[in-house]
Amino acid sequence: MLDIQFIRDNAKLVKDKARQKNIDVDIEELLKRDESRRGLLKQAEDLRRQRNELSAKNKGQKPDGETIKKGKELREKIDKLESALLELEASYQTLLRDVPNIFPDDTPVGDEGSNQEISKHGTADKKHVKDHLSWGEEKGYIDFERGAKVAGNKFYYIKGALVELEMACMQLAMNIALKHGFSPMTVPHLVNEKTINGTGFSPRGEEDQIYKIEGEDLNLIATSEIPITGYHSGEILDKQNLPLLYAGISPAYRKEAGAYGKHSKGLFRVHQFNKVELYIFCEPIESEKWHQKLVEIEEELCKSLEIPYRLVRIASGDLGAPAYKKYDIEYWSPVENAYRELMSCSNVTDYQARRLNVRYRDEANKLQFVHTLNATAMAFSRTAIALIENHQDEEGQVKVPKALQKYMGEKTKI
RNA sequence: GGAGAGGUGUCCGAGCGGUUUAAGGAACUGGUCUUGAAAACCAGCGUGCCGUUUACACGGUACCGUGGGUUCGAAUCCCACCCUCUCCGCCA
Repeated sequence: MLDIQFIRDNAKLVKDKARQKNIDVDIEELLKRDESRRGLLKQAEDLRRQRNELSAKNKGQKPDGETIKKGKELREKIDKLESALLELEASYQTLLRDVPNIFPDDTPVGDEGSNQEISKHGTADKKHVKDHLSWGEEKGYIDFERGAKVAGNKFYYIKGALVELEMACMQLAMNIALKHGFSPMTVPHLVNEKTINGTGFSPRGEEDQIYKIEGEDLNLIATSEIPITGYHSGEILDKQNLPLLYAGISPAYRKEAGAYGKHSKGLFRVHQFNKVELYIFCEPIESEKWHQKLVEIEEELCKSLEIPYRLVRIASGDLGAPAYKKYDIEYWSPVENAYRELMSCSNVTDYQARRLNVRYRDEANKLQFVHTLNATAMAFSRTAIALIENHQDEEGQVKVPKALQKYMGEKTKI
């Protein structure tokens, strides 16, 4: 959420940035509602002042009939105005919450195709290897058919040595996070609507991404970013404790409604996968620094896993509503002969903090919103693809990267 | 799931229709004292919104778990819901 004052002062900028994000939001209408809201508010406050004055005069005594009559009239007027105001307020809030975050001018403008490659690492050669799904099914490591039988399309079982690999990946990610000072955190996998909305994870359109529990105010999380963001909601954080670094571990549940077809073979796009997520609450002036640090950590992970990858700066149209600045790390897929998304790293500035009201006191003792950042440390389903495709040998075995071997009883191949 | 108790500012905690302009304490900030620190003492100190102002500030309004209601007037009374604690039940 943006500050309404900022939108008033920078309407054109906000409008332009939203358009460049390909997000449709009517700033004119928002400002119009803001103005009529303020008009009504002024009237209501004036009436309330009159009411307060009237009752102050009658402190400690029984008011006369005339006063009671006047008070009643005031109350009726106030009630009327307040319900009108409430309605207007709601429609204003809806629009306000839909206004996407702005982004810096050095962001490439355009959709996904305009994402800007920053660097490449490892050799991206075209090898003839089995795709991860055929490989996994032949080995008996991946079973989508039985997943479909018990749950539905795009649910799966992972078995055997691939589970060992998964546990090893999660441990590696967690240990690297710990090394960099993050505190590990397990989280509720079900959260209420308020928390979902606060994260801005599901603004209109993405609503379909979240599984809801029928009849209850509970939703399955799409990433531990959601419960971690909510963790400090409504709190005033101690400046001395900033930054707060968390490494959340949880499954991610995603409906992926309507996403079938595009890059959706096998494990690439599934309804559930295990994930380690890095999350930071920090002072605004430090968020850029921490953003770079998060990218470094992601790169360290890719290097440890010996995955060829490239770092990409995300273009405006691909940023999504909350992000101010975002990088993706894409693994090399020899099967598809292309780079594919593996990790993501965003600075959302105060966008989530404002929605969930997470603040701290600055040097001048003034309350300020914190900045929040999030980064994927490990999304196993996609990491599995990257490892299987890049580390296959002629005999069809997958080499276990050195960094993972100690977590798998020194196994070198699976 | 059942019974009881409770949810008040950064924190603890009093208040249970109009002396609340939310007591008192802690923390924090400034000052006095001190070689320095601690202690003591003095003073200051909530947040959101709307408006006035070059600014320091000032005015109005709202906020005591959430949402309704009663009343001339609600932190205070009523209703519903949420949450926390204690006990019971169930349970890995």
